[in-house]
Amino acid sequence: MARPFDVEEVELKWQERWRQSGLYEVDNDDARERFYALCMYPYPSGVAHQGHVRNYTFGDLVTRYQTMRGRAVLSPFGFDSFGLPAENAAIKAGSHPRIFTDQRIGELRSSVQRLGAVYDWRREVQSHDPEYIKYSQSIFLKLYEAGLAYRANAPVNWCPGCATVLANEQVNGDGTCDRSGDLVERRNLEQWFFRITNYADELLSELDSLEWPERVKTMQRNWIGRSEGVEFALRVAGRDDLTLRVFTTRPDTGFGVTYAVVAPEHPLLGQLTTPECESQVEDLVVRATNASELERTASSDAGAGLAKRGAFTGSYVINPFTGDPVPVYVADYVLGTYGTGAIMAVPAEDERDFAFAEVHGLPVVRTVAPPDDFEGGAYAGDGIKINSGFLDGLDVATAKLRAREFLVANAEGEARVNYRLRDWLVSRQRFWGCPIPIVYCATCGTVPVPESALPVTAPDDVTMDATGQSPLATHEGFRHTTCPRCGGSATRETDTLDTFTDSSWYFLRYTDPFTPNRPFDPAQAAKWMPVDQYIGGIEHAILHLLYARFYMKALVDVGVAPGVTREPFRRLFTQGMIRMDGSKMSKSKGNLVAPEQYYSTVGADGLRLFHLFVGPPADDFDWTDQTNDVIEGCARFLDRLWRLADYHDVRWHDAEVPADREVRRAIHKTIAKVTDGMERWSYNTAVAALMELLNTLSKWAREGDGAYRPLLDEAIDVMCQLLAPMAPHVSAELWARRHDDEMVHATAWPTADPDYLVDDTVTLVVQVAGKVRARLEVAADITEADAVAHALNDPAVQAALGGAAPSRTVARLPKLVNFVP
RNA sequence: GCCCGGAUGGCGGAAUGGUAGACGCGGGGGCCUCAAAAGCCCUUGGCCGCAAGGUCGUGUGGGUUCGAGUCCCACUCCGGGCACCA
Repeated sequence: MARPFDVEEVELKWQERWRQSGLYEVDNDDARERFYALCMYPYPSGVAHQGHVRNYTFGDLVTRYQTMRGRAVLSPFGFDSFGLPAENAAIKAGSHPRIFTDQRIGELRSSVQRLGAVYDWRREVQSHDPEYIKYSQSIFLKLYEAGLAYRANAPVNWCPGCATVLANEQVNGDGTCDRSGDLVERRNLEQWFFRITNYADELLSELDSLEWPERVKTMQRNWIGRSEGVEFALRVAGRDDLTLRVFTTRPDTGFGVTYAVVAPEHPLLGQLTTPECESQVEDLVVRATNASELERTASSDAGAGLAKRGAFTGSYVINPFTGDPVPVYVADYVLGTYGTGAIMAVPAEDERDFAFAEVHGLPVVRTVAPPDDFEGGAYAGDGIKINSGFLDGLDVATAKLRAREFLVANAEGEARVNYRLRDWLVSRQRFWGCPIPIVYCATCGTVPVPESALPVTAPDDVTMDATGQSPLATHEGFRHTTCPRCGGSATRETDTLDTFTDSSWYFLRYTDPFTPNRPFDPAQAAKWMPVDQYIGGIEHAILHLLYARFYMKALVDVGVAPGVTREPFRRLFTQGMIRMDGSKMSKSKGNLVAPEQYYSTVGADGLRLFHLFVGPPADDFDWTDQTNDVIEGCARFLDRLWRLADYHDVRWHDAEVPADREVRRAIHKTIAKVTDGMERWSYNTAVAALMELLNTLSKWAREGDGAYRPLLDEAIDVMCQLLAPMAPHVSAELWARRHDDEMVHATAWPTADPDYLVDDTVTLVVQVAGKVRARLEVAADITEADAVAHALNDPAVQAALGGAAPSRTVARLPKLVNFVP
């Protein structure tokens, strides 16, 4: 495609000028109103792909727009540079992960720059930078001192493919690894955890205050999984020394408890098991603990469809409501890690209990009358209580309260809130991550590495091989050390931290990477935080966004970030995915459409404009055969603007004529529309408004009397300014040519003059019974009487009314009159 | 199974209870040219009609309203999240 200018020359020139100008470097004492714009920092995977282009186009638009609005915009960039891909690549090539990482950081950085996205590069962060490691570790130690980091032996998720443990958040619903897709195994290991559950309540309640997409908030709410209920004691029949505590959200169904269940891991299981039941219980426990997550859930096409595995323990507990003994089972459908690890079972009102009862021949007693047309087993809905003694006749909500009072009075009951959220497992048996700064000493036990000895960094002389084991664990020079406390010989922790710990505070480092010897100055962090606009992919809805929220709160509490906001991201925008042939466009799918191929033809500007124009930013879009045509169309728009700015084919008239007023209106209406689009993330309509204005101007300037020069110049200037955040190179070049080499991005965003937003005459739509029958050009300030009279005068309206007077008239002046016959 | 989204021309989409289809892609026609490319102009939801015009039309069926793509109820299909959390 022949373009009226040399795209690459123009784009490279401006990228250099922006670098030199320092326009987007902000100092911490900047007096302008602050604005923090941030895209989630990327894993450095090499040259940018279309997903990056989309992401950084949005981010750059926000940065440039807010700067033109007069704000000091903090717009930093960095790299989430620890992680498994680099480690795997190093294993393959027999080299060091740093080599890959540094190379790919270079590639990604220059492709982001080639896009024309601008950042304050002085603030760049890299997770694997020893300076960053130092502070990641110092933060870990602060959490440790505060009791928020602890080591425990627990059943954990082990991914054989990644050769490491995973957090619960990294395991898919089907028991496979989020990253490799391998089947996750359960292992009991001594691991480091962060006490995120301490913050469960705050993490949940603070969601309400965030301007985030509802669905992300919903996903977090579900993940945290708060449930209110009652914990109480079931007396074990014939065993005065033994009670079994259970948790329920449905105390009202107590009269329907026909058995109880303990998890295979339950500590009292041994005591509950009678000699004659021992072998079957043991059998079940062995099967349950050896079973992978997948085996435990494989048969679960639906919660009710499970083959409920379980065994009778031989013991009975007393139902406190009825006084009757009910059998105690052990079953793997009850989780040892939730609630008390034991439940009261109500088959009539719980699907899982119902399925189990069916398999094991246990009685079902309804305590809620189901609707007449109800078919099926368990009924969990609302209704009137039956078979429930003192609760009979009540609705479920009231019965819950009464039943709770009863349990508090009679069964050591207490109101309780449980959460689905578990503590965050942060140990990883990997090499390419932040080492956990802990030393184990035979005499002193677990000893933190002193602040002065940080960072603890991995040695360079390692061989990456395919054993799957981290070289840290076997590197004697790293492992063996002296105890910081007693000086005796000791060993280092050889696990590294989950890379999500790095991404949980990088946005704080950006605010102040300048103050020596601390991760950041809290006063600077307090100045810039919270992030005003955070932009990233929906795939981080739970993991990163939940962890970062936890970190922020914890850092405030442990004194790393005193006085800083407890919520890091005020507004979140999640961009849509780019799909091709039905699946996400990604390196692993091998369906990338490389952005570089466009730079010499349509330029970064053409590609950026396309990403803005193609549809709502939050929606996914499909890259199809038609896509290249749309990209060309966007470049064509820039070409047309360029030619108009060159006065190509333009005719002139000398003095302003009344008809020019319409052009002036069009300019101001466009300012209003584009500004509104910027605020509402409606970039596709903002681009459309600019295209529309260009169509108007082109027609005006090239037909009839032609253009009035000062007005055309004003229009082109405004278009350059409105386009500056979207297609920064072309608008910068045009502006510089017209204004003595000035920078359009340093100008103030135009404002619409309200006088020009209203028309003198408008189209009055006349409806009869809601159907459009006439359109009349009327004065904008027409009175109702005039409008109605005028409308009734129209032949088409008269015909539709059939000569009769309307029974009712609805007027919404000046746009609409509706007659009801 | 539960919870969220979504469904509008040939295609991407626009329309924050008031003119459905802005803008763009694609299609059709024309200008320019020896010819083509590029560029420019016109046209483009379906049906009836030579036309003027009429009529139908936003997944389906109801409802609210003077008026519904938009609000409410039920359903169908598509996408996503969660799924033994008691």
